[in-house]
Amino acid sequence: MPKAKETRPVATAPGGRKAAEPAKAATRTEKVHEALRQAIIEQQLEPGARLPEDMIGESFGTSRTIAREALLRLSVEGLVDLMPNRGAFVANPTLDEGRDIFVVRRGLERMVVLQLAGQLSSAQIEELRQMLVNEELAGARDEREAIRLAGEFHLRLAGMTGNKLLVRYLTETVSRCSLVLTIYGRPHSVDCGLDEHRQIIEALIAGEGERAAELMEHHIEQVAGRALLETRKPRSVQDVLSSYAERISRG
Amino acid sequence: MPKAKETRPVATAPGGRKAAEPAKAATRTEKVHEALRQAIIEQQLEPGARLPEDMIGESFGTSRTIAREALLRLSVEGLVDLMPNRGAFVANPTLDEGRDIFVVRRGLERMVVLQLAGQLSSAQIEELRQMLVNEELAGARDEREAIRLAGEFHLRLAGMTGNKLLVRYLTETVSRCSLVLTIYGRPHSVDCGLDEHRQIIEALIAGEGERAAELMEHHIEQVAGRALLETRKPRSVQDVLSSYAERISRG
DNA sequence: TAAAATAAAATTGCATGCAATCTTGACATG
DNA sequence: CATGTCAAGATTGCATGCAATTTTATTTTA
Repeated sequence: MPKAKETRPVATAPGGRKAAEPAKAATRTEKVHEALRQAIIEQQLEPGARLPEDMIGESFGTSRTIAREALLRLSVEGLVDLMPNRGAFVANPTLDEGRDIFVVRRGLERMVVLQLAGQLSSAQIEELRQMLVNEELAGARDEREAIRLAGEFHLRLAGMTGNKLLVRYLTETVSRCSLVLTIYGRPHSVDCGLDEHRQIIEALIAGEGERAAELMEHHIEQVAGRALLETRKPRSVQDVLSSYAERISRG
Repeated sequence: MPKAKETRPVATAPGGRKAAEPAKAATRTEKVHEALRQAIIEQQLEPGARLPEDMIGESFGTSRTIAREALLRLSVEGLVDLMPNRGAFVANPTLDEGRDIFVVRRGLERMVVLQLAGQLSSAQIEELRQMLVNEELAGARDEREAIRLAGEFHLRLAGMTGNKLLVRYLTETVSRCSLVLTIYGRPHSVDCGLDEHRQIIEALIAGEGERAAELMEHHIEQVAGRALLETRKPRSVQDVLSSYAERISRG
């Protein structure tokens, strides 16, 4: 990791965009943000680990300001917990929170395929099939790469809807699902069944939206695994108490 | 608005929470963030308006640091556009973006009611019915308040799922829908049909999830209006070009 | 020895300063 | 008159300093 403290590097020219879009300039904050994001998702940073601003700044050769901003962004994404006056920690979601995240992801993925069914251009179909091939190739040798490609598949699918917000939410959710799986996932996680991806694509091409949606939901549940989705979330203490209070008042 | 620049006020004691939750301490940044958020949603700040850090800092009696952080959060929420080296602007979504936001909201609301159907405690049912009454009362005299309450209804519903992430996404989306409607909404917007809310609640109580979902989707489409949801999104230039390229290559 | 009190070190919250970049408006030029 | 150039002003990107708070290490006390 670089540790120099040279004078400010020239910013990449912003190439006169019209407006409307934030225009990516790959600022230093974004670099640090992205690096930390990767580190968390790849389990290089243990959930619950402390992330002092100073340390991050030194590691990347920047001031705390940058580190702070990156941490703020990560906290919005849910990959970092920010505790006022106490600092930042790698997110350490409970099992319940993990389940919640998967539930939301399942719903988002459903939206994606419903919108895409029967709408794919042949260029897009070609691209998806190519991704499938790449997944297959990578899967044989590099597990790490295979996992990354599998995630990419879902994100690319979302991208094809052209819905920026949907892409953002799904990106966030997929990241957090990775984190959840590093904590609660089985060791021999299936991650993403290649054949399930293939079936989904075929359903999309055939224009069978509801079937694609069902395949996708099943697929996500598969990834999440029993521990996460099939367990019933216990009711909160408050709920339990109020239901007992109810029972009593009824006699 | 206060404009003093006195020494740092004592922070509210963080009351030793265990961990896991970010612990709300109502920092100054959060105050500024919330104020700006309200101002944008209530149309006090015109879409596209410039938001210089200095100006915000002076208005709230803080430094640019605070303003900057608040702006960053708002940009993540999509209420502000941040352009590197150029500054912050009140978000000014295009019609397409507005449609995208409503589509996502519709999907999120669907998730909410599907999860809630047949699961409401009688305390929750009571609370929802009370909200209905309040909406009715407010609707007669204070339109502003009625709109606020209507939004609150949707958020409270989400809250009842106990799914934090779902609540966050829906909160964000509802805010952005407000913004979109201030730009593209009809003047005599229906906002939220009271009777539709009532029907949804009844379906939830009856445990008819799919019916509640349909009612909710219809309800959101009603709010969005024709202009936003019934128009077909035109294909992007890239899509058009590639489909023409295709046609040519086929002969 | 365990618990409480206290002092020292580490870390965050926030303001401010300076250089880089962008915006503007005056001025020159075709 | 439209267009291009360039300097002055405005604004952001980032680093740094200091006070407040939290964490830790140490000492005191029961």
